[in-house]
Amino acid sequence: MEKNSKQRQEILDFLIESYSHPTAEEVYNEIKKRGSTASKGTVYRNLNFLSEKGIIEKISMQNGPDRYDYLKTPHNHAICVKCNTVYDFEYDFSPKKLKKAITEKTDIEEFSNYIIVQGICKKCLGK
Amino acid sequence: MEKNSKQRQEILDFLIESYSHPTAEEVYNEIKKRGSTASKGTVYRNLNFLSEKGIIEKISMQNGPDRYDYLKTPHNHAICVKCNTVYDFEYDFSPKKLKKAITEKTDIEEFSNYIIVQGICKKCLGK
DNA sequence: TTCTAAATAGGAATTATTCCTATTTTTATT
DNA sequence: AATAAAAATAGGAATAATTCCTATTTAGAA
Repeated sequence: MEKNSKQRQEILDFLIESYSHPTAEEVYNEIKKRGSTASKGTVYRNLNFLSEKGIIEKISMQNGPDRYDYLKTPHNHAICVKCNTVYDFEYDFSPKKLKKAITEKTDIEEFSNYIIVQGICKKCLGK
Repeated sequence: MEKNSKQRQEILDFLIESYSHPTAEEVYNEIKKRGSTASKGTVYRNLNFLSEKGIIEKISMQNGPDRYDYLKTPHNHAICVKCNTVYDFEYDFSPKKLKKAITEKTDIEEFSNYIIVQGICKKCLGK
């Protein structure tokens, strides 16, 4: 049976109050600053654990380390592939139609109700 | 000025005829098998080069190495986060509405017209 | 043909993440 | 409150994926 460790709670608490889609490293640094005894291995293990439970979302980036997000309300992510900023946005993707398209064309049976869009943000466009 | 090397062409040629969303490692092995002199560094450099030019798409996975795809026709990707299979599917995401939602809520100005959906496929559901 | 920028080969280095194992903690049970 | 067992941790080693480095080669313009 699953146990609720202090470290796991500290990690989740930080994500719940964070709006910055932090990396594992950033989660580690921040909770350490607050006095947590968690090791880096523990941070990674719990971020994976919480992702697999569907409690948080793991965002795989084109560049750089993965990022993590607690979805207070359902939303999608638009990622700048230049500066790696992750923006939140809401959009109704007509779940029924989308589900139909996916189940007709693929073997994916269960999927998240958020999507990922990749692009380039304002401040990176000129570069 | 940009030069069209034999190695770059071999990498692109393989992706054009491939339907399997290969990893860099797989691209490397396959072109080597066909007699290419390309080194692994060259494969990575060119996959990034071609992605940045928008000629191919880099697919960042939740687990395991990145995958690459040449988009013969526009399509989206549904990824099984258990077995890492990448499925293609077509779907009309009402580009105008989507664009409105994204530009209103984020600083993303230019974005790809494909999306990524993550889920679990049939054969992984029971596990 | 010559010149120069661009690209490569091959290996070292780095980054991100997972794995390992002895120790500690949580929770259920007494 | 003490005990036991499973779960989780700490901390560092190991691995995986990718980038970086530099001497050499190549493509293509002049």
